Amino acid sequence: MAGDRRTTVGRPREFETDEALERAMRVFWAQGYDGTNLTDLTTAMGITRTSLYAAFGNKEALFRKALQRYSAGPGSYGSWALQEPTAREVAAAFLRGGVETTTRPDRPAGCLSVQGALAVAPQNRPVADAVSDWRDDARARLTERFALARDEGDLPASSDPALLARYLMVVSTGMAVQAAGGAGREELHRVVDAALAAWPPA
Amino acid sequence: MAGDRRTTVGRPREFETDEALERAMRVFWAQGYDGTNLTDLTTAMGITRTSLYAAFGNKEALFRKALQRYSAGPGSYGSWALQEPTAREVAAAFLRGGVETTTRPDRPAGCLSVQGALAVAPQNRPVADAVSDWRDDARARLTERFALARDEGDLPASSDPALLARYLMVVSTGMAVQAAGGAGREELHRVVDAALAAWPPA
DNA sequence: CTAAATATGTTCCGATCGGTACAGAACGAA
DNA sequence: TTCGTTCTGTACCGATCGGAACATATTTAG
Repeated sequence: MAGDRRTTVGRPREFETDEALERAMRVFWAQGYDGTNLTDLTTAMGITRTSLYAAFGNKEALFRKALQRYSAGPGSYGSWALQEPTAREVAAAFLRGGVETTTRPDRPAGCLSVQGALAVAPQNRPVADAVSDWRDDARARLTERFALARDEGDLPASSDPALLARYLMVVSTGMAVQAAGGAGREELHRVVDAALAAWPPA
Repeated sequence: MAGDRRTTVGRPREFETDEALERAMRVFWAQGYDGTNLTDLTTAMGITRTSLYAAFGNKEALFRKALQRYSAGPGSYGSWALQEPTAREVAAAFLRGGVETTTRPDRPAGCLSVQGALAVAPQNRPVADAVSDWRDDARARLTERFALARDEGDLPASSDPALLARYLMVVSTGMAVQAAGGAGREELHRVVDAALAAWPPA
């Protein structure tokens, strides 16, 4: 919305919007919304306050754009997992993808949706709600996928798609918390193995 | 440390330390550490800034005392669960207790260790570390308990106590995140059922 | 009664917060 | 050139933060 060049009139921008947004996303990812101040952002992005406001609106709008970028980038494993052929493979891909994303050494630990805004100041409640809604949306999409799987016989007729989706979200967010606390990927992969033992047979 | 009466000399305190700490704990629980300011605390506790500092030290010391109180009060289900006779019952009690604690209508949703300090400002890093250490300690105690269960034949000899403990922590913290986002206890109890399906047979 | 000790309420401090005013710099159009 | 437009950098704003200064009130010890 605010980051697009309208015309070619005026002084050209001296930084790349994409690169700046990528850097902002990583700062939010590592430090959370409340834990990040404008100086942290402008330093990481290599631009001034004024440029930040002109290009992205304000701190909250920048965070929302960073969240979108996270969803399309590091968090895209959620979408990929939905394309796996069987429910068990969807579940496995979802959990494995979460482990990989939250434990890469070249990226902040944990999940942006957990790190970013679980605990925020009351005046920043809309930010927390946005992230919570994002998790709810992911859960809804998993639910749809598992309902389809049940119709296809990929899951037992007695299984509960909404329950399975919530279970996956619980394990996923729980692992994100663990990763933020320093858990390694080998340990978390074993957790995934344990979690999948609860999965209904095909 | 700072809350104990040394002697009976001087003007007596006009508030109950226990009651004030209980109220402070609930504010931190609901709003997180960074999201709570001194005015929130003094209003809820019914005391002045000066009294707060005299009785509890400072904001961080008060939070640590609130965390201790949480561990001994609402979070005590973790200790109780360890006393169950079998590993499966320990696991069930741990998860059920977590659900009950994080979804009671008369208390803040979620877990203080998740709500309180997952995302904090860099200068408040010690606070985040304290909560992370608290979770690690809980996991260590679960590990010990499951090692004992394995020695007693309560768990298969091939089972991994550390893995089972981490799995429980993952599910538990994941459910806390869900509860903070509005998930109801019925839904979470079904998640516990699903999670326990992964548990090794006795 | 006096002195020491502790608690209280008011007031203020320096630092930091997110956000902006303003002037100058770099462009295209005329 | 000159103007309108857009970006950049500095300097600053009011609000809020955690924390402390200070005077006052209330207790016990002597």
